[in-house]
Amino acid sequence: MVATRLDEIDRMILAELQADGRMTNVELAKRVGISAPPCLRRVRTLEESGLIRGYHAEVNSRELGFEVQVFAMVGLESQAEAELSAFEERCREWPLVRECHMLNGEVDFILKCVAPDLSSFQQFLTGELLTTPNVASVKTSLVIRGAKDEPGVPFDVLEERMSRTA
Amino acid sequence: MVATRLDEIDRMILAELQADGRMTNVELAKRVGISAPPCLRRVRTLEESGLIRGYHAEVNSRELGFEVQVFAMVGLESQAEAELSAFEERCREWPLVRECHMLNGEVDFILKCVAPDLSSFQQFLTGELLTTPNVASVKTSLVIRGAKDEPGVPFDVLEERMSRTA
DNA sequence: GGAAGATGCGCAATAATCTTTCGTGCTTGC
DNA sequence: GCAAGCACGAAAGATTATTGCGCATCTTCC
Repeated sequence: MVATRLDEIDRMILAELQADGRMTNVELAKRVGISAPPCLRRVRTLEESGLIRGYHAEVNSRELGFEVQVFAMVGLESQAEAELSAFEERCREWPLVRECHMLNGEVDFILKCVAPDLSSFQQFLTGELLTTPNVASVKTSLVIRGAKDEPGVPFDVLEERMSRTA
Repeated sequence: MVATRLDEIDRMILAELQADGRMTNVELAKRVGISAPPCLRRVRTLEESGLIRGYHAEVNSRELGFEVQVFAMVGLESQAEAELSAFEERCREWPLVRECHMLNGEVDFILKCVAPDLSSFQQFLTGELLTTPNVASVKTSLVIRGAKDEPGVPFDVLEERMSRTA
């Protein structure tokens, strides 16, 4: 945790860029209350420190033809580290798998997948995921509808926290 | 699905901006092989059509002090539409809940949550989520480690699909 | 066929932004 | 109290965004 080294301006910059990553630097500087050059320096520093990992356009998956979104709970036969890593590597190679998280509890991994349609996903499920060595069980749940999808973290919670420790 | 109205250049633009949302327009134009003005016009059109929903900086949650990530599976007492909407609205108000998706199957909703630490999350869980009316069951799984976290959609799959139908 | 309209490109010019340089003030530590 | 280290902001030049316009291509409708 390096967040303590950040002042309030840095946190404002992060919050603004999380909300609108394409904002011009002058607009950003105006919003956080400093002039453009130091603002740009701060952004560069945040990027180099790894606090900002990158910038992404948020695309409309459904309109683009990815009508299906699925969560898959995967259990493995063996939870030895080598097996875990091997499965993670597989996930990285599957384009339909967008996220893969290792969990505690009965399920070993949760995967967030997208697919153009149900049959594409079934094909991936039966042809790829279920035939992967060491995969013991897969339970899938189709997303009926999305209710909330916010990127990143809630900066208001962070601010609240900082002011309490200050 | 409006993706069929897009040509290959539009899809390249979307792919590039999904990968690097802060790329300059001249760089983008160079990569997709047209000059800057028409490239900017295409980007504006994509934004106005809603295919590009926005741009976001990807921040390092852990380094920012959100060390805990949790998936929560929520079951409701009643699945009447009014109750579903009410729960979704609650989720939108909770800053720690970053995503909320309605699922098919035994579980009604899956929530992706972040929190500064375990006790913050427990506090949210017992003080907010579990005390919400109509919530019947909540099963939580802590994220041990993240293996993959790609934003958006796999454009190579889309390209493959387009070339097949063309 | 062939002309009229629509669409989309690229060039050129201007406006805005980015980025570097440099001088100043403020804190920090001795 | 003073030097060193930071971070800021003004100014200037380089780069980029944005607009206007002419041209080519492609449809569409005689």
